[in-house]
Amino acid sequence: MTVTIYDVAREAKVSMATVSRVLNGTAVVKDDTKQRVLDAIARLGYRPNAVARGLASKKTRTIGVIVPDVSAAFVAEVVRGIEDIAAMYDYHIMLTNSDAQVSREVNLVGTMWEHQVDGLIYMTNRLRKEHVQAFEQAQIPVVLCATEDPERRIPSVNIDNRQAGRDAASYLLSRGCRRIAYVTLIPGTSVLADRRGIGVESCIPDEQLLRIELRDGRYETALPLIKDLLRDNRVDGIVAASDELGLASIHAVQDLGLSVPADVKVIAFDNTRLATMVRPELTVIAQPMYDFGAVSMRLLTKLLNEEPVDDYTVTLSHNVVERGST
Amino acid sequence: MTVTIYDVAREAKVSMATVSRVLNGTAVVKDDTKQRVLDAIARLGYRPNAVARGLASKKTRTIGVIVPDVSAAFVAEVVRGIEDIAAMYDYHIMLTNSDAQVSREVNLVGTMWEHQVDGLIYMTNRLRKEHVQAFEQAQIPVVLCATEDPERRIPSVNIDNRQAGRDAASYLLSRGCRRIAYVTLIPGTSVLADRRGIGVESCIPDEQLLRIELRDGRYETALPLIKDLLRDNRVDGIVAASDELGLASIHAVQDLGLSVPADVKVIAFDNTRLATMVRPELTVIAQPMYDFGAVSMRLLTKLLNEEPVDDYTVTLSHNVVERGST
DNA sequence: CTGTTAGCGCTTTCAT
DNA sequence: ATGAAAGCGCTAACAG
Repeated sequence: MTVTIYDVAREAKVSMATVSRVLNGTAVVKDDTKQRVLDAIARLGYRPNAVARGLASKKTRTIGVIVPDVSAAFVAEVVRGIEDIAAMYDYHIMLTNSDAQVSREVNLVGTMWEHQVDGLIYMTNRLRKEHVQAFEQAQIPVVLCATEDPERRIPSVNIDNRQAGRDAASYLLSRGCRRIAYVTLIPGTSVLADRRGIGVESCIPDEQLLRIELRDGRYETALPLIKDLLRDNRVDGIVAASDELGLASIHAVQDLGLSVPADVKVIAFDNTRLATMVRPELTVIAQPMYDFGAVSMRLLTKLLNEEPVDDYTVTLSHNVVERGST
Repeated sequence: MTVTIYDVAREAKVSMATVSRVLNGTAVVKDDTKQRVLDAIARLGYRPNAVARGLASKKTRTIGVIVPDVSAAFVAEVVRGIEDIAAMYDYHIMLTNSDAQVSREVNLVGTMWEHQVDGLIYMTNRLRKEHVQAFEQAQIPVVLCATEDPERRIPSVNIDNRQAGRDAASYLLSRGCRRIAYVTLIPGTSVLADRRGIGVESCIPDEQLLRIELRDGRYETALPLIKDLLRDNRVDGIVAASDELGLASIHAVQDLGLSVPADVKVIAFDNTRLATMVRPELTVIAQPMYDFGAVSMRLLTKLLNEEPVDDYTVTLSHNVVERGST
């Protein structure tokens, strides 16, 4: 029925060890025996059983990917980056959504360990000690992807969010804005947004800054709330924590009978595809989403191969992309 | 170091067989021995090795998911549906992107088989005999998700795309449109789009229909092309094969100095989040994206458990969601 | 350069 | 209701 390495060995008149050797290149095999094995493999249509291989070698060549929600544009793009590089290095990814629930996130580390993943790429809004504990217990190499670890205990790939916040704020300032709103999630929800907030605040005097803190970052729920707050608090500039919030901000402004960018300028974070599909197009602090994934995965391969690593905390660069909304 | 089932057995003073039994519930175990085992498991922090389990039982509880590109909104939403239901049934998913390349798609079936996935969920633009062959060879249960199999050989979950095309066309007709463009991908690229095209054509007389066939469905590339064609061919209604193309159509119309929906009405397929985040909001033929994934996965679990299945070709319902663009 | 032999950690008969 | 033992298909010493 299923053809095993043993069948190949018999067919090629060698031992299974030799077959294993040509399969893995773990030792030199004489050219013509190698050819015999290759022929046998082709003839039988043999494909090695990765599970057996995993059990024997204790390496599964699969890496676990834990994200809050693949259906979010930002996350999906990151996952694409991860998978591309994984494929390049002959790894497979096991994907799970955590919905940012700590208990689920911690559990997932456990199941990933049960599945003997070689490594883990982890994305969460707020890293807690429970997470770090789970990583340590599982003894799996982990790379944090687009998530802040204030104590830098875990290898990670990120941008400098504080600086990004500063860049957004000073961009608006340089465009003449004097009364600026920072549209974000309520503090504690996303460490990234919080960090950026710190950056924003460091550039804008308190009396010129209006914080609009949302419980929920979705366009639909954000739009009316932003509109209400903007009605009572006139601003001439908005920094939004995501493209979606940026868009909600633009529409809120427009609904109030004002114009973007003439009356109010809007800059947002992320630069998902959404940013260029709306009018006016969104000026953004562009995040290297694909690279978050790609670089994380690459870093993980280095960890797994024990290749030298210059920096366990890699900081990717972000940049302002100027478009119609400012 | 790593604690195995054997350690648990010793700790609980039973055989590994018994531990296995309480773990899997494959046989009745006396209450107090069961408790002893449970205690031992807790004390040692034992977690079963899924790889070993997979080798012994020939069931990995992981299912392969092959999609063109997770970073596409439509696909990401489907994947979310798959993963949710998979988690519910205690399956894990191994995700890969094929970029719709047939050779890669076929290869992936092979690697999935190497990894001994219990089943496969497959999404592709055009199912070819190479695919079907690969499925048969691999002997893995497969569910096609949001992809057409004209011959219905493979279990699948889809909507009635032909009818959806008709619905879109007749919707515009009923709104008084008399000169309609169908903005789609060049035939052969996506069987789904082609099928819908058939539906559209069946409702609209040739002389009233303008086909705009694009090599590439991305907003950026589509917009200028649509604009050019619309300049020379005035229409009063547009059916677009995706939200993104719908949005490109709206902007093309607006760029020509016309108004949506006053001068031109636009209806699109999909209903991704994009549809409600733009102005005017997109009227759409809504696709049950999440359910494509969820139902596919559920169907697959039935196949795997050999549960009775009423219909191997499940057709989900679509519906018109009327918004500002018409 | 190649073969022999133990396992890897579990499930699953087959006994008892 | 429980235990003993034989694999699952492969890798990895260890010999030679």
